[in-house]
Amino acid sequence: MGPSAEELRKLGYPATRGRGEILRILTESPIPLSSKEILDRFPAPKPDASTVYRNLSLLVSLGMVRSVALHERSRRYEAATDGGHRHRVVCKGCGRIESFEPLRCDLSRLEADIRGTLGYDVKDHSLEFFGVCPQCKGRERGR
Amino acid sequence: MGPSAEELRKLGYPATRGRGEILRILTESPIPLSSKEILDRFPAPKPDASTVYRNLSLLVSLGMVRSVALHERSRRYEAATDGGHRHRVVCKGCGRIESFEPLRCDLSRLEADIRGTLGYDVKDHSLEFFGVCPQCKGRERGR
DNA sequence: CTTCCTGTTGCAAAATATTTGCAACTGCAA
DNA sequence: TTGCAGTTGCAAATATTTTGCAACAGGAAG
Repeated sequence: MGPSAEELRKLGYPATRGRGEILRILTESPIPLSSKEILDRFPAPKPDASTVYRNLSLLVSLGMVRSVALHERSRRYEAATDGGHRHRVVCKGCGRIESFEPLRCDLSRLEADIRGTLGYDVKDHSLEFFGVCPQCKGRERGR
Repeated sequence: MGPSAEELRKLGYPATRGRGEILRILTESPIPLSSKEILDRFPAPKPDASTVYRNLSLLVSLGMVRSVALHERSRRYEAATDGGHRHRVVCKGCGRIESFEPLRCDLSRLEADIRGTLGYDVKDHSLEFFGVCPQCKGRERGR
């Protein structure tokens, strides 16, 4: 399941309304959101943008939220669900983003290589695909 | 090999000094660089930052340069070498970045899944690992 | 060689994204 | 109630990237 305000409290951090909402908003979203999108979905009264940034970086440092780097100007964030492991496809045509859970994602061999050759303790990875979505394929043909 | 000014000319775009330098700088760098780092490595006279950005986006749109999204504030860029396919490891402790060419990188099954279930034509992917480098591991133990 | 045209550059300014300082405020503990 | 630690809003500072515009460079045409 997604991370909860509960969990925050257990870690000794006040579970303020803002933090709870961020977790809820991210948990409910099928794709990673930018800080602006998070703010847009906040029920009134909306907090200040700086508060959202501060809370996002707290949540990221606690591992409850992950930042996702797509090839955009701003960063995106997603709830760090326990077992679940998500990847994204981004359409080069329209920028649409979709997430999916791979049937099997076995990068353990690669991670072992890295550990062996470079000596890194790999904790996490991020895998994104870029391509053309069905709609944009149609549009391309039309040209 | 890395992309050349030559290639640009063939595509009908003037191969200006700035463009040549960007390609050279990126080709020579073992890791992706931010626009600021590219500018720092420019021999005098240095072009304006906006020129670098404009040329980077031209080169990206021609497929000669790829933008790389790590979890940072700014984007990075790398030369799009023909066959070569590189991945990166980023140290969560010190931010160090290293690149490597995987012995085998077989994501074709995943790409086929995506094509099948979501209908995307996958053109490219981006895979980054995050972990702790040997130096930082030592430092951690020390604490 | 000069003229014209297209596309590139530098410079200044705008737009966007993110971070920081600080004072006011909140909730809990003494 | 008082005090404290941590959080928030607000304003301002930074950093990054984009844009408008006039000057400029290089090749094609005359």
